[in-house]
Amino acid sequence: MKYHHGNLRENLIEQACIACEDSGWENISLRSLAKSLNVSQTAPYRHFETKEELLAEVAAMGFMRLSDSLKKTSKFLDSGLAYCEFALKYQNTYDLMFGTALGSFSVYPKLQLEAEIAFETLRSDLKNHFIDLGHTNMSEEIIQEKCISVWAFQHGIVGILRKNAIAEDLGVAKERGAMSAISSLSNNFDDYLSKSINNLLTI
Amino acid sequence: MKYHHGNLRENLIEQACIACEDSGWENISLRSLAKSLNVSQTAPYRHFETKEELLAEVAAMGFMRLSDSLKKTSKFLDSGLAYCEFALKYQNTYDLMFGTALGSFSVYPKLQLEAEIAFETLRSDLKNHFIDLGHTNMSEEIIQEKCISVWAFQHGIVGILRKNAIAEDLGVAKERGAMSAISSLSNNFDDYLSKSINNLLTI
DNA sequence: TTAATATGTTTACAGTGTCAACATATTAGT
DNA sequence: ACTAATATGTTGACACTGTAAACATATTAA
Repeated sequence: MKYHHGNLRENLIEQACIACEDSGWENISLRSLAKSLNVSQTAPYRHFETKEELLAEVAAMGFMRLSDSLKKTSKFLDSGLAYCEFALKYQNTYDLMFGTALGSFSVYPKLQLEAEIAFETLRSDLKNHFIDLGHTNMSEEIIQEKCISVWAFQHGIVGILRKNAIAEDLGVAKERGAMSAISSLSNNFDDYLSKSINNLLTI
Repeated sequence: MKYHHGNLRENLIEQACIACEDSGWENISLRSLAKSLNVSQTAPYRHFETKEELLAEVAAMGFMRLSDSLKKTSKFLDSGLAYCEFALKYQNTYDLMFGTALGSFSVYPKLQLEAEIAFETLRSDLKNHFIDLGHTNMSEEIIQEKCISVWAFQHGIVGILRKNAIAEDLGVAKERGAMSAISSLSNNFDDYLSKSINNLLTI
């Protein structure tokens, strides 16, 4: 039985990623993480000053995986779907990445970097998309602005869907008739998504 | 000194609303709320089964105030700005309304109702907007779909701005030159907003 | 080999949500 | 009006939490 663990820092991040996705960042406890790795309950404090610092690492990992998901797509409009799929598949991690657990990205350099990379991935994809469409002389400012719009829309639609704020809970459509707009939205989600994003990209 | 408080339930909600906006829902404690109202620490449990139940009331109040803010605007495109202003002004309450503190709206009937009302406000405003534009024969499904798009976009742009994910932290624009797209976005936020929303409303 | 440092452990503190048992005030039923 | 039921309070306890301080041991540098 060795006194030093050897890989505690990395193992903590690993376990925290799993725990986060399993039960949400709010239910992660340093003590239970420590116990699961067979170290004392304050051992994590040799590697992270606060719990938040560990959570920031988990969030950074999330952005790395988001970037990977985005890079797998070839066409820009597919990346919108990939984004939403990621956010809906890894809900709890996505909450940590964009929720209130962590303050501003800038507090955690690694998190900031990984978020930058993810955004930059989307931005360069969008630029290529415009070039493919024949818009070769678009200003960086416009591209940036459009990129923000697309990200925001994707982020928002995921948030709304997540809350079931409309589809299930608000139930407006249900009251209004059989063919609900929501269910058709769900059925043709990718069409809806690309149509909306295309609209946003109108110059 | 009377044994019964008289208005404990309402007072708890009131204080919770204030505490939420002041320091965020994560930092609300039933015990401190009770102490501030000069009752014992378990008194709240005579009115709320769990802390979450109290938070749901706070969130419902938030939706009521959001609806009020939206109703104050006369033109549809102004309501987008009003939405964002609300979300940015009452950040902590907005987090509670749309974050992960509460699960699905449907768990809390009052919350569900108030969220419905807010959505319905936006929806009927949008319908009138279309009528003003001369589109008198639009299907409810399309209106509904467009309404979701607008809500999602607003929700998303607020989330992104909040995180400073782009403007401050990602700093992409800053690296790219003096006139950053972001700062121009901030300077002309209402223009940007109405332009983007108009694009989303393209049929 | 020794001193410094990194990485562990033990113990303790103040705070949390919530349960059980009990006390008192208010209300309903006779 | 008296009594029983109910609503609303209190006290005390439990099992958690993050994290600070003091101490122990392993690893690394001088």
